Amino acid sequence: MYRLHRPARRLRGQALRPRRGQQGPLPDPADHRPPVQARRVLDGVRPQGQRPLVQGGDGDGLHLQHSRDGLQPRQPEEPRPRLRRSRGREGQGRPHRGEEDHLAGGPQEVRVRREAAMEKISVAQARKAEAVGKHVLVQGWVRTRRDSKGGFSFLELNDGSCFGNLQVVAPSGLPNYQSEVLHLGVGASVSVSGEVKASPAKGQATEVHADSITLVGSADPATYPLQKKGHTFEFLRTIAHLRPRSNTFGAVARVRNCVCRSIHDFFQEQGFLYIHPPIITASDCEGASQMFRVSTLDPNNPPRKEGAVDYAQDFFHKPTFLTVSGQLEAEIFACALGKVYTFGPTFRAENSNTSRHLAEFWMVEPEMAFFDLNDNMDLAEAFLKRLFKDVLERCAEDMQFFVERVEKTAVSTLEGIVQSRFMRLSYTEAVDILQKSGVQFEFPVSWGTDLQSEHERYLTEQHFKKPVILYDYPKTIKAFYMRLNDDNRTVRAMDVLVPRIGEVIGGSQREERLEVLESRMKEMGLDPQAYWWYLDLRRYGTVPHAGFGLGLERTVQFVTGMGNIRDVIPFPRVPGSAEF
RNA sequence: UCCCCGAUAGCUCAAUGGUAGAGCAACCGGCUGUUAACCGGUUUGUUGUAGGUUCGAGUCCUACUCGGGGAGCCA
Repeated sequence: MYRLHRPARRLRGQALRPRRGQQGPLPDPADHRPPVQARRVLDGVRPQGQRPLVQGGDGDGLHLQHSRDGLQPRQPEEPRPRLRRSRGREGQGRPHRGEEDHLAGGPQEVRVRREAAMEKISVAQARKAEAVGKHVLVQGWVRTRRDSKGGFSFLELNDGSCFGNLQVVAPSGLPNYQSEVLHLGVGASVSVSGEVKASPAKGQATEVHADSITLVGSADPATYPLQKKGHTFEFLRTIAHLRPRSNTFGAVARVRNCVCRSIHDFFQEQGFLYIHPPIITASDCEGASQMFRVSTLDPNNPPRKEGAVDYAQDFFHKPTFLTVSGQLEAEIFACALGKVYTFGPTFRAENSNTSRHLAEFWMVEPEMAFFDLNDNMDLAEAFLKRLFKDVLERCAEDMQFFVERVEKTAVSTLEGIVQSRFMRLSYTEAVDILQKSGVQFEFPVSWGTDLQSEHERYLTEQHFKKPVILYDYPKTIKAFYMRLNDDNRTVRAMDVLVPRIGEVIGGSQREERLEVLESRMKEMGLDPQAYWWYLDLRRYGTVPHAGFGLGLERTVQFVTGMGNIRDVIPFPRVPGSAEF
């Protein structure tokens, strides 16, 4: 049973602290850079003899960032006449609703109208050399401000469109320079209009010379929790409403988005149909998972019948739960439409307290008719490679950050995987390797028992040093729906294991033979009656089919190198915590 | 759920059972085409909660809460 309430959490982070001695007070270019670890990020350390691409204490916070291309000198393009620019972009420069409201009158009318007439572009666009010469409007949040008594201030602006910030040069001649610009704190939101120019200094290719800066929303520096310095992930978790504004969580959000897009791209390009199984279900797919109950009965005074709660009087007239998997429903559609996939949230009420488990997580479940286990493994491998390849291409800047601050092998690992073949071996072969490894495991390896984390890690991290697909597991440790092999001891199951994380994919060829499936259900103490519709798929026009489930968060965790799964989902749900 | 570790300023951390500190942030000033800017100064505490031991507890003991690492369950 889960508590619904709990005391407010302390706004304090602990642990994940840098090791003593590795925590330099200030960066020194000559500092030795210790290895970056997945679960421990370090303070104030720079790559030796290198200008940092990313600056940030714990690999996080609100620091400035220098793009690689920013280090190249740029030739400014010939500035074009401003009027012509504006006119040519009329359609895109239309004011938004909020701006129209301003236009209704008031002191800001003139400025707003001018902003509305120019091109509104993202920080990502403004940072590119092609933007030089344009007169633009950029809007975002201030990451930091540096004042120069030489007559201007520098603002670092971020709007989430990319990892890097846009440098804004704010001249002291601005009407609100003394009153507002000099007090712009971290986190304030602003609208800036000005001209994009090639930056004369190192650190960025372009910068915007502001001719107007509008304070949209201030952020009191005395109380705003995010600082320019690094924060631990534990602390940021306590301010989940603000952590997307930090370097790390912005990068995670973009990588997560990229992975989701690639999931759809991959399946759509291969002719898969995206289907939507129910979130509320009356069946328990795995048979063993702990499920969240869905009920509208009064928990303080539920109707009873012969002592037990009478769910016949509940909303659905029977006990219902949040889904733990859409697989069974996906099989229904695969056995009608061929190749399908689901992609949505799933829920497990297990009391798991680890860096790899969530009570609410997202899962991708493809299901394919006329696929056997080998087809299934081929698909899983191609699928993962596609996800990794797309992230490397589309999130290069974010990935570079993870390499610098979170997991130094993040990119090289992905590159290696994209190019090599996954190792495939049977459970039996894996047990053999482990037993002959000579390694003293905490838990002994024996045929017929599930592999422990340490065993999986040995295979992926020590022995093969790459993703491993294990298949043909003992039937005693796998679900009833997996196809029985002729040996009558193993089933056509497969797990894809990756270094650091372990299982990212679990799948199988499904049992398509009615009699075998029925006897397997009875063997495992399940009532075939409850699965009558599932059995019908075998009764009428049965086909061999297969599928698997991919954990989205574990994939994002693996890709980014983030140590804790709670930091790759916006609002983690775990035992004892459903904040925000 | 089990094992281990932890909780001190807004953040990250110090402090033999004997007057609670530093760095960063914030604030004030100086300097600077700056870029985790830099330099000087100022401010910051019910030491997680509740009990207990003691002349005296941040420090020792007990319980609880929360966090981290590992394990199990799994994706």
